[in-house]
This record gives sequence, structure tokens and C-alpha cells, in this order.
Amino acid sequence: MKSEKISEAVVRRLPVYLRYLNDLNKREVSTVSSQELGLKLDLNPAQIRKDLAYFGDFGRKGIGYDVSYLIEKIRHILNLDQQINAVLVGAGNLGQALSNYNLYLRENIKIVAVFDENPTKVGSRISTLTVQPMDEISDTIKSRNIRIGIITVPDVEAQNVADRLIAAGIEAILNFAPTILKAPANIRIHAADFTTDLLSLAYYLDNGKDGSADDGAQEDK
Amino acid sequence: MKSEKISEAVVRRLPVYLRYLNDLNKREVSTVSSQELGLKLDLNPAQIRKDLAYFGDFGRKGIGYDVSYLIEKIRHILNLDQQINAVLVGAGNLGQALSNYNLYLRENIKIVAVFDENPTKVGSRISTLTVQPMDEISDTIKSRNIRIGIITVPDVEAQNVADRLIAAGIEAILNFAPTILKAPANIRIHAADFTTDLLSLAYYLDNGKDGSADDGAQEDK
DNA sequence: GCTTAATTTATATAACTAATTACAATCCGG
DNA sequence: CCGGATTGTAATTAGTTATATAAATTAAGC
Repeated sequence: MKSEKISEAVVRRLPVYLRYLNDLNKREVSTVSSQELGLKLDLNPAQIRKDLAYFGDFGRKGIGYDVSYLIEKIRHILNLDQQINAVLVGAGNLGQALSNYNLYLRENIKIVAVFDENPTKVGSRISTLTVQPMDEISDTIKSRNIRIGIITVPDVEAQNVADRLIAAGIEAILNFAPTILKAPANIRIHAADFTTDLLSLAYYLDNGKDGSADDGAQEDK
Repeated sequence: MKSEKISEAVVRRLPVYLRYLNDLNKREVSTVSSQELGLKLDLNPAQIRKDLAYFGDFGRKGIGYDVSYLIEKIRHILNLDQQINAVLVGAGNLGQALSNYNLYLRENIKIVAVFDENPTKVGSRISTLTVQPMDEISDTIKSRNIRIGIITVPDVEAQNVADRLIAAGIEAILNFAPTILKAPANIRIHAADFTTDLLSLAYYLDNGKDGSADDGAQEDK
């Protein structure tokens, strides 16, 4: 085990490993090699080994990794061996979609409260939760030990919501609004804006405007 | 202007620039410096200059960048000076949320068709579109010149849907399902799975275990 | 029981990619 | 035509991924 600083790139891959490992576990596969992981996850096996080696020697030479043991270790690294409570702000379409995903989440992150500014939405039910008014946000975050905020409000309100979440003591934010949030350095913010993804995708459409004009090779699987 | 290969990191920032520039434009600001952009977007000004310089000399020394001109240029780089048609597969909660966002999208990417496997959903309306059955997918993609596919189906169906989109001639896919899609190298795939974002966020929660003062002691024999 | 071959991890090193710093070149207003 | 502002880019630093290899493990042959 080393004590270097762990890069973001590594941390972003851990949930991907975890997801596939859970899959293997459900299929009662007990051991897996970095090579197989690499094949399934489109990653270089050496990179996977190196990622895991940052946190300890989890594998056995000649054998590979024990699936259950590795799941346990990654869950621990990601703080998922305890329940992490999250709050969702913005009960629009996207907010509803995320709340419903809640139920499918095998991992220990739970959306335990939903807030919306709109009085007509307050009191309505989303999945198993009741939409609360914004002025309860601080009390709820404190009393229910909520550590992650998920923002699904329109962009103009996002910063204001973030400020309130931070003031109430939230530690991290997942921001779906197309806005760069300002926050103190100790607050972790991840942008999850899909319009950015979608627009950058358009860059890669081939308009015959460069050398790679027409490579028709197209086949199923 | 150079002709180096443009890195993904650069391409992902272009939509971010574009978004803020559109904002400035609406507020009738005509000129902006890399420093101001950097401040607002939390990026190093030199990085912004370098990003833009890959594509041409868009700025003027001593002055900055002309907002309208830069918008036009970035839109051209991202292929957004033409309408790009997209298709959405999976009319669940998330699919509905994205379809509705459609209307807010200032840029030229439009979701022009929605598909779902479930017969009870086929025929229903989502935003301005009518949900179509899966067996029409290939014809629709071809006849309506659809170039981008958005996948919002459950993970077990995602690869199958991707295969059908690719067979129908789609060029790029935005995948919301928590699965690594396999596809030929000429198909561009972006993962937009927010469970990965959410789980990696948990890593950064502080459990007072900083310094990683963790077990890990391994015995020798 | 011993040896050899086939795997597979862990890690050192190298190669590559990306971000930051530093600064000369340029531009405009006065 | 001087001074402050700002770009474009070279040089540097930082970060990430890939390659190469030694060490460990099992299994098979004899």
C-alpha cells in the first residue's frame, strides 16, 4: 500500500469496477483476472492492476482477484460500507427520474429527501418521498445527516441552491444544471450536465471535412 | 491554425465556452477576454487561449475575443451550424426528462424521434413527439437523417439497442445506461451514467480517516 | 516429490498527454 | 507613439497510461 495522492481518473474508474464485480458476484463467479476486467470494461489490464494497487495488494499472483473480497475493498474505499444520505433539489422531470433510479441503486447512496421551490409541487409524492418546501432544507440536511446534494433545478437557480446546500453543511454536490458552480474548495462538485456531453459528441460527427472521408466498414458486433 | 490532433479534453470544454458566450451575447456583451472566461468557468485563462488557438487565431491581442464571432467559430467546430438530428430510445422517466429538455436547447441538436419496446408506451406523446415501436427504428433513422442516438433503456437492453442503432447507420451514441457498450471504432460513444458520478463523489466525503490511516497491514511469512 | 510451464499480480520504467507558466508580439486609447 | 491590456505559443511541469519484468501460484509430467 502506498500513500500517494489518488488521481481523479482512478477514482472515476472504481465505480465501474464495482459495477461489473457486482455483476460477477450475482452470477456466482468467485475469481476474476485484470485481463478479463480489461476486456469487459475496455481498459488496459495493467491500468486496472495499478489502480487497485494504490489501495492495497488485493490480488493473488497466478490467480487473480477474489470477487467478493474486491467488492468489499472497493466499497470501503468509496465510503460505501455505510449508508450515505443524499438530498435532491428540483422535482422536475429529471429529478423524478433520478428519484426513481434510487430504488435500483444497489449501493449505499440513498436519496432521502426531495425539495422544490414550486408550491404546487410541494406535498406531492415522488417515488417513496414527499416533496418538501425549500425553507425546510437546512433543518432536514442537519437532522437527517445528509452529505450529498443533487441539483436538478434550472440553471439560473442552481448557484442559489448550491449556496443553501453548502450553508446547511453538505459535503459534495452532483450538479445537473448547465452552470459552473462556485463553492469553497472543501466542497466537492461534479458536473453531470448532459448537454455538454451531447454537444461535444457532435464534434466527432464526420462531415467529410477531413482525411477520414468515408470508412464504411460497418458491422454488427 | 495547426493540424495537430485535438484532444478529448479540449473538445469537452468547447460546449462550456459556447454556453457562457451565448450568455454574454444575450446580455449584449460584445468582447470577452480569456481571463474573464477563466474566472467564470473555473479554468486557467492560458488553457482557454490554447484550446481556441488549436482551431485558429480568433482573438485580438490587447482586446480579447469578439463574442459573436467566437460563437460562430465554435458552433462551426462542433458541427452545430447545421441541424443535427438525434433519436432517443427508452421512453421512461429519464427519456421523458431529456425529451423535454429538447425545447430548451438553443443549439442545433434536436431529438426528432422517440422509441420504446413497451407496447403500452408506443403511441403516447412525449413533449411534441409520438413514441414509436422499435421495429421502425432503422427506417426512421435512415429516412430522417438521424446521426446521434441517445440510449435511456435499462442496462440489460442497452447493448442490443446500440447494435440496432449502429446497424441503422448512426454515427454517435450518448449512453445513459450503466454499461460499457461495445461498438466499432468509427462509432463515437459517450458514457453519461450518473451512478458512476454519484459513487465516485462518495470517495471524497471526509470520514476523518484522512491520511488514509487504514488497516492494510499485510503479514509476511 | 521435484521440475517445468502457464498464469497473473505488482511495480519500475518509459512514453505519452495535458495543464501551467512565462513571455514576446501585438493592439488600442489617449 | 507610449503604456496598459491581452493574445498566441514556447518551455516547463504535472498527470496519466502503457510497457516490461520479477515474483508468486497452481497444475501437470514424470
